Amino acid sequence: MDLFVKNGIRPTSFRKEVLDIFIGEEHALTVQQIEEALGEHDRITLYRTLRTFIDQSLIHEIVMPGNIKKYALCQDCQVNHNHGKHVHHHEHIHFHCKSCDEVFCVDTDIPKIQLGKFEIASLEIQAHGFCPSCAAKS
Amino acid sequence: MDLFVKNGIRPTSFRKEVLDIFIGEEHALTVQQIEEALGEHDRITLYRTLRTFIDQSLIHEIVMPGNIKKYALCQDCQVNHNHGKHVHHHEHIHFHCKSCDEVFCVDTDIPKIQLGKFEIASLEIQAHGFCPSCAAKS
DNA sequence: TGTACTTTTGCAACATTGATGCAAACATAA
DNA sequence: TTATGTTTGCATCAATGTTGCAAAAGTACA
Repeated sequence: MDLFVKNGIRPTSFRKEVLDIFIGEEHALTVQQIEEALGEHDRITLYRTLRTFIDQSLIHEIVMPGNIKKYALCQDCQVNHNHGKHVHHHEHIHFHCKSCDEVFCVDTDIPKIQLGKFEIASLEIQAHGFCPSCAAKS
Repeated sequence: MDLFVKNGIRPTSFRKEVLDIFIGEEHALTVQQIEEALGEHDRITLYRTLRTFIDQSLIHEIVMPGNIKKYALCQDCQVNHNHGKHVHHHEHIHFHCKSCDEVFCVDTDIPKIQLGKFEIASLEIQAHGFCPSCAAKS
């Protein structure tokens, strides 16, 4: 995995296993889901692996109201993997479907927001609603 | 407290104590901060009180990246308390100051966001940066 | 005011999530 | 292949939050 090399992370077998779970998964994952996807494994090592991936910007953490915490590949990593070329990190929002409970990273243009004397350095936008597939079903 | 009566919550002395902490506090509070502001108290009861307040829309929970969870009075409650008249619940964003680490509820016009086939029901917007007072210091 | 009924509290116990220290196993570079 | 630094797995611990239950407090009504 050149993703590892590129980010200066040692490509151990455990890390490959975890990364493979993220690749080929279009939604954000909870720790539980990752644990289920792995076979036998050490809980602590997984936490440390996720932390390493986050520190190296391989994945990002999404915190939603109601104690929901999910992890997803960072966009440019995904693109790198799929097409082997580098793109800029787009702004994206996190969309949570109230029906299927999945979280999607959706690329979009984020409108500028002004807050008077508050100096905005970064924005995190979460949307709640119904994803295309659930919206079509209802 | 007519806030309690209005929301169908029994005005027990513990609940009054907790509510009083929120009133007259302009920032969102962590559970820790609330616990420090209270004297001797039961941890479990506090959790249940916060849950009740949230369920009755007296306060709302703000979840920030990095496991930071804070609670703040809902805007219309605050206004009710201050001026005794009802106003509509404005859209507001949660502003987190990277310097003083406080979270502010800031009223603002939220621009419409379109996400193709994703049906947005509600938005939660968090901004990170520097609050007016910290920005002035630097 | 006194009584019956419902809600809330406080305690004990437990579950989940996550961090730290340390020795053994592993990866890398020479 | 060896020396070095990193990662893993285990034991232990800490923070945060939940549940069940009996006692206390609040509410409604005669």
